[in-house]
Amino acid sequence: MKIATWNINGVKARIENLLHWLEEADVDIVCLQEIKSVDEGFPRDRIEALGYHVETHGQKGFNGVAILSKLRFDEVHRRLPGDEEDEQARFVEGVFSTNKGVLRVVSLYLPNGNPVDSPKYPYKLSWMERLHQWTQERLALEEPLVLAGDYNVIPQPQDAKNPQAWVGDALFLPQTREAYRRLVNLGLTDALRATTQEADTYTFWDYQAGAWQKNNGIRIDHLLLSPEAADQLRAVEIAKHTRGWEKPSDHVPVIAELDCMPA
DNA sequence: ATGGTTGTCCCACAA
Repeated sequence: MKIATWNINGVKARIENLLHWLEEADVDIVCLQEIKSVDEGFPRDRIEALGYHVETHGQKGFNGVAILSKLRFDEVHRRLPGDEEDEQARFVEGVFSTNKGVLRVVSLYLPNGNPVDSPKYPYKLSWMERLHQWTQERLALEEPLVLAGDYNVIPQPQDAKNPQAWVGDALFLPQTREAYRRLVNLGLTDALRATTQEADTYTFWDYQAGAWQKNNGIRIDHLLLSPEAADQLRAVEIAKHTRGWEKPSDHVPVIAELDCMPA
């Protein structure tokens, strides 16, 4: 079973790229972020025609997440608990049945947090605290759980081509990295780092200043696995070639292969 | 140091 995460930066602008990639990649579950669409505007028909079930949590103009799955959804949950006032669409959870039992998958879009002297940074940190709380509760279930998404966190210097350029940025501040480590230290496995120590495993290249041409990338899209999911981890791949396509997203898909099959 | 780009939507804002 292949599970992917991809920040597509606008589903309407990226629909042709998305469909093309779905056809070539043969993934079972796809977590999308920054769909930038309300639920009614999501181009579900063309995706369903490829054999996917579609669940979205959208909002107008910004943010928005979705899960596309060849498996039927047994359950869907929207919104990260912990703040009733939070209107931003950044979290959707699906539950599936596999030949090895239940599988939980989350598509999350963690707040960017810049500029750091604005309310956006405390919002990011409090969102991370809520995610920590939620994850702690879910881990108690001792189920295969995949937390997939755009974390807007550069975990370590080796996750950036030019780490010094990110000092002081909300994606790389010590407090950000500490909150991310605290989450991982609950017992999660970073799927990519569990399978490779290679350099240049970036998932995002800015549109500006020729970042792609210079390979000036960062790794901010992650698949974090519960112990039960990590037991099933076979391989991880970054679909870097999609960044070279016409009208690319600034992020590329990251795909983890687990040792289970649709039930 | 600054500016460089893209998507959404109506004018900047977010990234």
